[in-house]
Amino acid sequence: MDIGHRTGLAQNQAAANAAARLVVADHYSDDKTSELFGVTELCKAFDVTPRTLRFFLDKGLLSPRRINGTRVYSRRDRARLALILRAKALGSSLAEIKQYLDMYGNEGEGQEQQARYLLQRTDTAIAELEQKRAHIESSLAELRIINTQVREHLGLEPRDTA
Amino acid sequence: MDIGHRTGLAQNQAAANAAARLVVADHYSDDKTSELFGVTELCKAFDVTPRTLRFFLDKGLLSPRRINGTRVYSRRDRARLALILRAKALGSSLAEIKQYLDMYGNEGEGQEQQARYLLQRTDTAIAELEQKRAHIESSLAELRIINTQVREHLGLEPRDTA
DNA sequence: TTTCAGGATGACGTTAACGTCAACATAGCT
DNA sequence: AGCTATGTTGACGTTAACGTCATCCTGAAA
Repeated sequence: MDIGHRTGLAQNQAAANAAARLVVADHYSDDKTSELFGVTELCKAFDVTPRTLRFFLDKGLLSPRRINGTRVYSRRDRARLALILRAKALGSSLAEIKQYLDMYGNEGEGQEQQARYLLQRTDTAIAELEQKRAHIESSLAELRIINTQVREHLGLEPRDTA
Repeated sequence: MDIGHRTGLAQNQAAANAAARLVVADHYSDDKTSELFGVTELCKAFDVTPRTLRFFLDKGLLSPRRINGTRVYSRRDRARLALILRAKALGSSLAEIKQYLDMYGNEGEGQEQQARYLLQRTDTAIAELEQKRAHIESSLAELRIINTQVREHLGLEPRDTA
């Protein structure tokens, strides 16, 4: 079962990697003829309010183009929104997320200095995330101990090792 | 190197498990004769301000006993503080953390109903943490792709696979 | 006994991240 | 042209998580 667990992790890794390529690629798409989304469409899809989207606009996290005043979101905007919400769920502030988003296709990084700076930023961001993952591992370990103790106390069978 | 990576993860798991037992055990210690800590001591150790500690007190997250007005923190209080700060770093609100802390040694859960409720809560908490871990895996995968792309663009060698 | 530093208490200020509400513009339908 | 639904804008309110400042109390040193 340990093998099975590892295999599951490896599969998750592979899936995450594939998904990651899609997400990153979305940021480099041209969006000229891609699908477009309205505000309510996006709000329902991601379960946020229009006010939240406007707040993100004010903060410069999103900048969809406008057609006659009405905002129109591209596939790239949608990908950015997904990143924003995910980072928020991980406890990042919107200010941090703004930095974070700059690592994606700002496509104006022709200069080598810019590239090196970007490299450094991704390095530190990766380190911070790995730190957070370690924290989560600790919390999980503790909760599983408690869970097991309570189960034993109740005379139940152990948790499923899914 | 893949094997090595897995071994590293396994070692981390083992270490986290051992540490977790200590943390959980600290919550069940009697604290009658254990070491005690003052406020500045704790503040320096965890890099927080006294105001933050007092705020936690007001919220009921910590309840150290008092000697002549002055607050005295036990090893158990210290362990709880560590949990609070770690959970905060993972993006939990203090209200959530309060629920979270109840899973540890509230030592008043003699009733079976209480135990079952606790079991359910740990289950959901574990599920949420695993969800967050998955989010982190996604973010890491994306950042590593960007990092690799920038490195290739600069003609550098790949990152260390530590 | 004075003094004085460490800690407690209370009141108020502040920042981030939105919610709420009213007013307005616009697009589509009738 | 009129009506309605949808979207934008601005102003203000709100909550969580503290910071800041002034005040007070108390035990220990001088």
